[in-house]
Amino acid sequence: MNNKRVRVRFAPSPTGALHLGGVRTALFNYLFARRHGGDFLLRVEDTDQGRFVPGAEEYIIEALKWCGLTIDEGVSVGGPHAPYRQSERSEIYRQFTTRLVAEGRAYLAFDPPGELNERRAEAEARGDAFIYGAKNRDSLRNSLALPAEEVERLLQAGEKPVIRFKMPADEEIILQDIIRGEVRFNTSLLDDKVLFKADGMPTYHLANVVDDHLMEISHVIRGEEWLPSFPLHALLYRALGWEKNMPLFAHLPLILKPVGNGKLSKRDGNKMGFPVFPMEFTDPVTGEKWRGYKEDGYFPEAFVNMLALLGWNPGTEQELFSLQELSEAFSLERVNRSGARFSPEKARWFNHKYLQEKPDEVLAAGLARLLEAEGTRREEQELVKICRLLKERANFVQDIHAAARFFFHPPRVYDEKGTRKNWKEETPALLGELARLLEEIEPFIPSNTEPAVREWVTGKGVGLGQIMNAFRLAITGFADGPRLFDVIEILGKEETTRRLAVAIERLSSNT
RNA sequence: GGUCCGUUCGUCUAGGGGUUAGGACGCAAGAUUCUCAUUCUUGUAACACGAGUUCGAUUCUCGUACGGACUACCA
Repeated sequence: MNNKRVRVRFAPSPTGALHLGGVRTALFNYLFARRHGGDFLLRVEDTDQGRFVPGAEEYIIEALKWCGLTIDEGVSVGGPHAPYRQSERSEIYRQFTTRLVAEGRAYLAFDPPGELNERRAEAEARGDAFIYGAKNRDSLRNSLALPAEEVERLLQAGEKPVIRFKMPADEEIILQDIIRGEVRFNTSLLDDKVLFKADGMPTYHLANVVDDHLMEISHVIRGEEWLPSFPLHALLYRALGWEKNMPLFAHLPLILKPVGNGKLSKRDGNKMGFPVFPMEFTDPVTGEKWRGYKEDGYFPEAFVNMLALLGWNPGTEQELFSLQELSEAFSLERVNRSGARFSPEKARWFNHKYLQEKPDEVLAAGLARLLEAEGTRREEQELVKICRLLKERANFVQDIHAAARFFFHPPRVYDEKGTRKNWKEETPALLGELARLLEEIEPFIPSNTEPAVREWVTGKGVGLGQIMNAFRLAITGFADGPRLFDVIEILGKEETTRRLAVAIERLSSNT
């Protein structure tokens, strides 16, 4: 490790919503920064105007905020290296590109894209690979092959060249990756990549290296898809004379589809029934709408915890971590090398765990919002009681909401199977008697109602279950649910006896 | 096709030259319970294959297979 202050960046490109993989990359960068008391920067890599999606940048910022990943420096907060949006830095890139060309480390290329595509297709047909490099650059339309006057003439004629990096002919490049160890490449198999496009914008490769250097980035933590361009980036540091200050690199494993082959894509979510985005996102161009973890009822802590354990583990058996705990435990050395299949079930389990830990008041507030949306309004105290009763069986506040319906709406219909099983000929009479018994109980709380009913049932010589099942059916309309004595306490004596009467009336007339 | 990366229960993973290969999710069974869940207990299930190194390989090396990424004037 070098002794520089730890500075890491998350550098998404605003081409759409940030998906799971992107959020995890951001998270690992954030955790690494926190672990080492360093800085976490947000840089927006918007050098491709063609793929720019309006709103994407705002989405990314909002998503990081929801996850609790606070940005120390960069887009949306500013800092000493502003601007942090690459489209606003093109002059900087142009200067370095000019320098590389002047020093003979890069050159101008005029090849029409169509022609190169043709060459690639030809090569592929032969079972070959077309590499724009040392072996053939002399026979292509560039400033290395063409006479100086011709280059000048093309420029005068208004042709817009691209700038390509001059890749060494045959050199073994040995690089260190924090997660993978040593990786080796031979430059003879690498392309003379475009550094600067004809439209006046740099490509990712150049902008990335220049900015990481200028912004004093100490560690580049990014997805595995960048591993193949790692040698190019290392060579760029060398060409620019920044080799000794080159950041350390860590390439993160990819997140794979829950089932089937390949990496997780945004299509999978809607197809397999789980969100791939932290928050809801509507594509402004296509109008397509995507679900989000936030709207699906995930707590950000649970979402982040789940993500952290996808490809990383603490080496202990602890699974539940707050962001703070993660910040203390995280290390790149414990990141896995292989891709991790995403599991929606495990994600749900994490949320279940976090929901159990939430104060009932917090859950009640969430429940109140859901109820309000459908026009139901209740005392907070009542909602708190309902949440306390229902939380342990729920993964989401939505589950509580669904399970609590009968508190707000008396049964319209009675579960058919449950009725067949539990509503016997003698049931109406028994429940009638039960209703009269309950009338007398004051206060109407479980510690009073339960012993009374038990005593009465014992006296009757019938099973408790027999009575309770029918009782439950009459009160909730369902054959299952939480402890009935708790339910009727919340409902109150009046509502309880009313529902009993209604059930006796309606169910008896049907049989 | 080429280059690079990877491969421990179905999934996420621990481990590491000699272990009953550990945990979690899921699934199954049992216990508890007025029901259903929850919870608890138990169970289920893995070192891709072939060589080599070694007294010994899941662990090290090589090969094969499989998976993945990259192969744009996208990032």
